Amino acid sequence: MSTKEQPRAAVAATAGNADSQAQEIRYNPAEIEARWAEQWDAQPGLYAAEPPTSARPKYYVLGMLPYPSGALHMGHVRNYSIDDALARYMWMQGYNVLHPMGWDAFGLPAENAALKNNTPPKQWTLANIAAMKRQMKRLGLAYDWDNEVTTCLPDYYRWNQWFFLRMFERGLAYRRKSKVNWCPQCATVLANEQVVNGCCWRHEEQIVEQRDLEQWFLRITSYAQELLDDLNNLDGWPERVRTMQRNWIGRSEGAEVKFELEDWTSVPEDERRARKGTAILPAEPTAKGSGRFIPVFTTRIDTIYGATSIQLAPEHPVVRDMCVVNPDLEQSVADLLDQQRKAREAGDVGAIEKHGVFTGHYAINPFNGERLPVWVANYILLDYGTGAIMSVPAHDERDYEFAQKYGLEIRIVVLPRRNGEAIANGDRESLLPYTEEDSLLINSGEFSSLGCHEAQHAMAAYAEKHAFGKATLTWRLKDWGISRQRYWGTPIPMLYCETCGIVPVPDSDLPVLLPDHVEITQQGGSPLARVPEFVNASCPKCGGRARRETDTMDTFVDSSWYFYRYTDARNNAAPFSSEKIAYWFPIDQYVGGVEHAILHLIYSRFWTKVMRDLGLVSNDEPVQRLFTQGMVIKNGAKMSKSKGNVVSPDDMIAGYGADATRMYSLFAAPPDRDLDWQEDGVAGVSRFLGRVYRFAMKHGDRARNANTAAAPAAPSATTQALLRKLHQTIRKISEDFAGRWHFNTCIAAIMELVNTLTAAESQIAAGEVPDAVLAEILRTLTLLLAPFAPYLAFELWQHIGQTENLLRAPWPKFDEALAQEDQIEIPVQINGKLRSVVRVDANASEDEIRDTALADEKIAAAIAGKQIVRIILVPRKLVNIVVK
RNA sequence: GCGAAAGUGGCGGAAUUGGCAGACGCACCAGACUUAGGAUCUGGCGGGGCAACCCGUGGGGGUUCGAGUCCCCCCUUUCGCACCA
Repeated sequence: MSTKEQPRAAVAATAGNADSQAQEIRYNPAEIEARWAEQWDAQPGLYAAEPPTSARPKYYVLGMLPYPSGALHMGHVRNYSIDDALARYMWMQGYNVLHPMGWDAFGLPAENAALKNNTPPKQWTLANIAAMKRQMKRLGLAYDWDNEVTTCLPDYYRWNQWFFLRMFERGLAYRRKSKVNWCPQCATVLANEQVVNGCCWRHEEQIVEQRDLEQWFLRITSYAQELLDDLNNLDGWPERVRTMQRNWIGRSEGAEVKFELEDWTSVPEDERRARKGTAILPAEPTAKGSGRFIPVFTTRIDTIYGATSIQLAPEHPVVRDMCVVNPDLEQSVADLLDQQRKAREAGDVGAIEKHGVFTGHYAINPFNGERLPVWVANYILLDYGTGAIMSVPAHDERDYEFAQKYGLEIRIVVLPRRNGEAIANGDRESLLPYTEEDSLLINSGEFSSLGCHEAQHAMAAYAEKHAFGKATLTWRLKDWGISRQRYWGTPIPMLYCETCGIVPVPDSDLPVLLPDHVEITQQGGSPLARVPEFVNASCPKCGGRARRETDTMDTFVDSSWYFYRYTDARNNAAPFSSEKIAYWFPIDQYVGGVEHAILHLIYSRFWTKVMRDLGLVSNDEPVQRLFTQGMVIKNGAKMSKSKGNVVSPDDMIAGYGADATRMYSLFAAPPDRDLDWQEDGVAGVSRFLGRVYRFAMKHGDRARNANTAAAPAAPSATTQALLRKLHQTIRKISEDFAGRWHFNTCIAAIMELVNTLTAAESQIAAGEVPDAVLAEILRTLTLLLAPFAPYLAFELWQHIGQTENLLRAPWPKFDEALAQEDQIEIPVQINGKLRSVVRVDANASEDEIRDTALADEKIAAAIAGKQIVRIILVPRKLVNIVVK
């Protein structure tokens, strides 16, 4: 505290001037905020929610928990200023508010810091948490610290392990060898969701490699349909986020059709093995087959009579076998594969030039028995669909481009309905490629003249009946690989017994503790594997020797359910109490950055559905309403160290106070838009708070001592005007909190109110406003400020003699009658151009308004000698006189 | 390429349903006070013009008594998706 240097009331008489007006009252946020911060900190449970037995309705407002990097950045300040304003407002509205905070405390940076500073990750992380918690308290954020969650502590991560075991029991967690995304810089695996344009989400320039590893997966695909369907119910979510999730889940309805290769027998296993290690990859045959039948995935089975070739991915198992049989093919295929990889790495797969090579083989179209040439093409991806397509040049842009280039046949089998008439042959080519589905089939055997959608169903059924195909679904969403070859994460609670194989750790042995002292090196592989006392264990089944799993969990596991733990963070018997969840969930309002639209927000939804199926929760979705705030930018660019445009919250707080910093972050732009940080703007907000402070200090005595019972018999015009502005402001802010959250205009409205007050200061000083009214105005102004500038609000509240707890003080109600203007200004236009403005009574009749407008000097002069054609009169809005 | 959002003074932004464009704040200009200062207060501040007025919300058309707002075409920026068969 700095009260020793700064006198508390901070009132200093100006030397040599006896005039009381010259008394200088200075707003000193550093002193005020330090004093209140200390007071708040001394009251544990100050911001705690009431238990579910509370008579108040519940409201759960949540800001996304930060990674404890060591210091808050402006994005955090903005995020938490929003949820804090909302939490405070909802408390004042009478709700039982849960507003917790925690730390997403596992993760790679702690290991990097360990390498750099030789500090254990735990120590580094906990120190960072302490520092950031201090910053949050300094910002005056109203968090329920009693339910703080720190994900790197055993009392939290043991439940990660517990959930994992429950999923394992139900087959939702499984282990398999698979090709995984590997970031050499992280030296670990990445989930699909963590690969952005073929690069690591943490290292934008780092191309992700593919490696074969044994990995643990969570079966998120089992919930793909529900994750997709329930998006339709999330109408409290931004459409943008819902669209991103829909794209990510990527449901594609279609059909699989098997094309039989002519004169082909699959290559014998020994021959295949002998050729292992050639340029063309996969060693093992896959479900996609290497036999006589090539399954093809299509969403347009209705165009199958227009198929004129089969196109295979370069990595397709059949292609590999064809190379075994015909080594001349190998180089061309290797080239195609190379092109595809390069394009993927460069992130512009869509832009590569299409190339292909004919394999010399043919496949039979099962619908019409036609022989189709089988090609290999660089635009076919092995990991989508079946890695093979039927090429229909007439009705697919890519196939069209390819067919034109290589002179393949283009056969039209779908034509638009145009007045019921077929389009003449010569005109048909101009439509190509024709990809619409609102059309009719031609030249398609017994399916001709069906509509596309009709044909899709009929043909899939036909294929199924004849056992060469079926209707299928394809998803872009893949199972969630959670194994990480890192130290600083939740140990996966699994054992590998020499006799029993994979054995789960029994619940009674949880948590599997992460050892504290582990050497962090840059050599690859899991650091835990080099800790014998961790690795060596005995099998819970047979008692024999067993080895522990040494990989740790993806940190997104931690954040997938943390907000449940907030309701019951000290529970040692269960992850949470289901009764408490039933009361608090779903989260009423979640606030965070849009960068989590896919990763965190899809995993969280998945986790909730799993927990529901385990009978732990009854809600289908964790989050009712989601708000994604805009980025904080500076000089037109995102703040970053490399650009040197980072603004430190600490500097802002030191210079202008926490209130000004928070309030500016809400004032400078609507919360969903990007915010351009301008320090002069913070100074401006600080000046405004100073004006409020000085006004309240000057008139606070009168307010404190006012006899509130004495209502003025005949309020003066000044009194009426001030009360009108006051109630208009209450209305404006209350409406915004309920709806669109444009806090920038809320704060502007408070500024207008204060401008009105200070403009009336001489009348106030002259006694034109009764003390009781002045008290009411100051009290209300303080309540309106409370969600945005809590420190100043508490200071003023105390100064004007209020003793009620400001955190729970009821939000002011606006009085329609007092907010009503008695006179309004009506713009008067002539032919749509503004010519004058007239004042009329607010309840003036249309005739009165018209007469007043016509009687106006400027209007009379302007219409003199002209003929009035029409007068448009919009009540309370305007008059437009049309003349000629 | 597809989809979404946006484009308003020197700057951040306001105008919620078609009805006074530029609220509020910053910067700037002038003034007051003054222990000359990163304090406070007053006034000004879209462009042109002495003025009456005229022009003005990315550009071009349109609907309307009236358009920043609605419709059509185009340009730019940001974000998301992208040989997804």
